[in-house]
Amino acid sequence: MVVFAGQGDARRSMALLWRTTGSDDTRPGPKPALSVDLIVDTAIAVADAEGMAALSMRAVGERLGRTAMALYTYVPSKSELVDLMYDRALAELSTRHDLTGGWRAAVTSWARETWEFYVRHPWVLQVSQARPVLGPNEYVMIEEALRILRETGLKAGALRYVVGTLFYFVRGAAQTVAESRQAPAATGMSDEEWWYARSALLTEVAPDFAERFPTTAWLAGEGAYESQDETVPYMEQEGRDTFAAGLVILLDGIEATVSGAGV
Amino acid sequence: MVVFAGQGDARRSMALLWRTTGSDDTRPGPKPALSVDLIVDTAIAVADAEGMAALSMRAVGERLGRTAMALYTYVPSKSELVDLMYDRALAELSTRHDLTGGWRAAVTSWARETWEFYVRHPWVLQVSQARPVLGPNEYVMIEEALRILRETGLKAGALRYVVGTLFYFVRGAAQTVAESRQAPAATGMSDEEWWYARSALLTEVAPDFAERFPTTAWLAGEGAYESQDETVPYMEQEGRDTFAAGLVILLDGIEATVSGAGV
DNA sequence: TAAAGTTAGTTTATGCCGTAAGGAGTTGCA
DNA sequence: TGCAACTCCTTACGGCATAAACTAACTTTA
Repeated sequence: MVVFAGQGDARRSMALLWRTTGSDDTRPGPKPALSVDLIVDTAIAVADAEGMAALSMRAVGERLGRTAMALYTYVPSKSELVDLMYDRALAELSTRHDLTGGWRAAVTSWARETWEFYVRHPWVLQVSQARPVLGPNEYVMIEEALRILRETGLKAGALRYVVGTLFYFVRGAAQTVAESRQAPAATGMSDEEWWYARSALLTEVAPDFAERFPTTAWLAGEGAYESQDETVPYMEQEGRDTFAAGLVILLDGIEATVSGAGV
Repeated sequence: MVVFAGQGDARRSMALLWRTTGSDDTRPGPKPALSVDLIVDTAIAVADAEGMAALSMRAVGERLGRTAMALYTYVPSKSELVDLMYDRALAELSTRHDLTGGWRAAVTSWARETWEFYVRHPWVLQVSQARPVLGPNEYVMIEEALRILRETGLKAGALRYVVGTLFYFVRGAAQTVAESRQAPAATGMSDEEWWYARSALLTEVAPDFAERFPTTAWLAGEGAYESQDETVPYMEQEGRDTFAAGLVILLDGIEATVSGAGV
């Protein structure tokens, strides 16, 4: 399910994201043994290892030797915790891609890094884009993409669409690989086992496959679905290759836009 | 959370998808009052109206005047139900896009239709691609995309990547709009309310925004974030426009690939 | 026609989830 | 010394998927 941004007290949420609350050293009560940072890092570790579905307040608390309810002293709700995880994870992305080799090289390195980031943190792709988190690192990420692509000389309107299109592509390509990595753990079945069982059943259930889906059958016959490297699962290979090839297609399209109207 | 394909009895799952089990009229026991089709249609109605998060066996059962457990007579598990929903929804897509106007026109109409489909059924985007459902209508969809794009004359390898890239883009663009439509119901807040509150807080929490994010600020200053049509929520407008513009970019890129190496 | 077997649908129960409510113990300041 | 603020716990509630055992309806067999 898509996880929406926190709906609680928006002011507290933003304060947590932008860390505008200074640490008060002389407060009554026991010294806090945990911290927001620690909780967020632990939650990221859980989500990285076991996926968003396995991320529960209980699971995070357990890793910290606390109950689920202990976390609510630091974080208003799970939804806000996810926001904080999201923005904190984004801090991993570098912000100074080299532009001396031209925008095309810079976009390529940006896209690769972003793709790897999503694959490393698959759960990030499940945070809804409709109500952005609006954390500092999200803006850093957007700023970097815009900075690089402004080098094309595109006007504001076109620039916005180009960046959006790139994001859609990178996210989509990463998602396939990310899900492919989560699948064995989530289903308790390796890719090989799964494909073997399913393709056997498919010929059983659709013996007329080649007539019904001629182009698909042709593509399979051309060896397009043969894996080069047996150690890399099929879907992962597919995602990787499509990312590499698709990026070139997209960059060619952007170049056409730049040298063309350039609206 | 990403919903993975059913892990139950694969044979039964495929039989349900491909409808290879003939209806036995003379079976002992009470006549079934429901049917797989009815349950799947009801589940789709629930997911369309209230989102994947609100899709529960109880909710579907309730709409049919039954308990949640009644559904288990027809469907092995929720996971298989989602597979059936997915494949059934895909049947809506048309399979005969006109190629007489050239592949570019056909791809455009295919992409538009697919985009609208995803927006109409946002939950479809939450069904994992890593372990494909392998239902008949999924193959029909793939076949149609391949059929259209084979018209470019691309070889098998390149064709596969082009189709994948297109899918990533269409899905990404649709997702933004789909989530934007779900957001008000999910958060109990209209887009206007939300953006108003958040942008006020943003200037509060980051008064130095323009210095920290100069390109982002420039883009906003250029009016790139002004909505043309006040009745369409901001994120939806963004998604629509990016889809339209991005499709042209992508098609230009594909054309470059076609007229170039064409590997 | 009666008994036996199969099936549709129910109730009940188990173990997860987020989180509200309230209480116990700790600490700083008046 | 007492109070207020604070961390963290236990308990509880309503939701989820689904296992297990049951009732009732229906066909087949004796």
